[in-house]
Amino acid sequence: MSNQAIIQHLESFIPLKGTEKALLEERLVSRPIKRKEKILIAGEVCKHYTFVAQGCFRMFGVDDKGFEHNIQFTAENEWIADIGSFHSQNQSQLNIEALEAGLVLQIKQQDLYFLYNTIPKLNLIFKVLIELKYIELQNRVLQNFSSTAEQRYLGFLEQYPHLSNRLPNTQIASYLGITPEFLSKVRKNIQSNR
Amino acid sequence: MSNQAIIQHLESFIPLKGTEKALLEERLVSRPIKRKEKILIAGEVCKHYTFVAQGCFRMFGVDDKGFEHNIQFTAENEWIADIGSFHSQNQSQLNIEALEAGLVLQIKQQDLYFLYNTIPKLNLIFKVLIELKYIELQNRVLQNFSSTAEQRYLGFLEQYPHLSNRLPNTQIASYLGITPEFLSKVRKNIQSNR
DNA sequence: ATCTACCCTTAACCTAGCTTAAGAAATCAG
DNA sequence: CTGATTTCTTAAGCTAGGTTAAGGGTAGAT
Repeated sequence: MSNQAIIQHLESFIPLKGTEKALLEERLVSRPIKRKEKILIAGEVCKHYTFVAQGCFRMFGVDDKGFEHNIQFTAENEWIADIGSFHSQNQSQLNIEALEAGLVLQIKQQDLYFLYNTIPKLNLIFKVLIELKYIELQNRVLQNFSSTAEQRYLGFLEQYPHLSNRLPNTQIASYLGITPEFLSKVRKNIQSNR
Repeated sequence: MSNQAIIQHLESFIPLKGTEKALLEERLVSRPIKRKEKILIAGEVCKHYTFVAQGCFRMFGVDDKGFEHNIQFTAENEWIADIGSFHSQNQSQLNIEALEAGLVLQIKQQDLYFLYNTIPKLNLIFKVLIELKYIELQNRVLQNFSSTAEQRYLGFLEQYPHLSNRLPNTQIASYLGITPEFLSKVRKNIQSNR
């Protein structure tokens, strides 16, 4: 059962009692996802905190010219949500789309709030989870300001080897903030310099 | 007493009992800060979670060419720390420097961990705090990818009016990821187009 | 009040990365 | 297995923003 993955994930931070696990599992909804299916569309409210049991997702925004910009990839055993929209219940500006077919476990906002109340240590776990993501994002901002596209690409390959084999370069380019054409040039350059 | 500011700040999320406030206050260390004083230097471990009671700070990294990149400003009633280094107790790559003379209230790592244990709802408060910062940072990444320097500058003025009057343009330029010379050009352009 | 250290601006020239276009290769859905 | 859709690459020309250099203005420390 795929609920096992989420329990194991959470218990890697703090052990949970049997009753706590039961409460949690009651509120998980598992959902198979097709390739290219969107689990959040800009303009909608983000209703779920989503745990990826299988598959790979991207979260992206669309600018005034219609260009898409990936702000995050999420694969197995990680969470994805537009946290701003999830908490405020305002319209999201972001989209979350499956890059592969997969399976997710979702918790609705009210259910997660109930769980925070009933199992206080979940606050600690989710605080740690978001701190880790905050650190990651902060490093990314710094990298973006202080390195060239080539350095950022090499950094990406190093930091996310499990993703770099799995994603089309066009998606990586969008994450790095460059065009696919330029990434192609960068890759050629790296090739010829070794 | 400046402890009042921090209590008020925390209670804007959830009320605290008298005993809880006392526990907290016992572990706060207040510290006056001079202009240009650094409360974190790259290479050191980030030992404190710092609440700004008065003044304005910047957190920045330095790249291989020696250029500084501001990743965050923090003024009154906000927290600042290199969260990565604070939790891991590894060397920080970042600096935190006062842009003005001011006053901070600091909590040491062990003390904050003690407080998280003793007053569990602090986990909730600090989870919310970091979620808010995460959202802010995520928006910034998106803005950086999808707008020109001019749009980002105008956005900054709008989003942080209290900071934009208070900071030298050279610091704002560094935050926006452009050179002061180019910001000057941008400002001239804005001027002449209205 | 003065000296010093920043800070802001201008301008000429330079470059990393974008745009457009188009063909070849790979992958997906039926 | 096959057609349709995506993806990757190349190349020529372009532009947002960087670099260097230099002068004048402003604010902090004593």
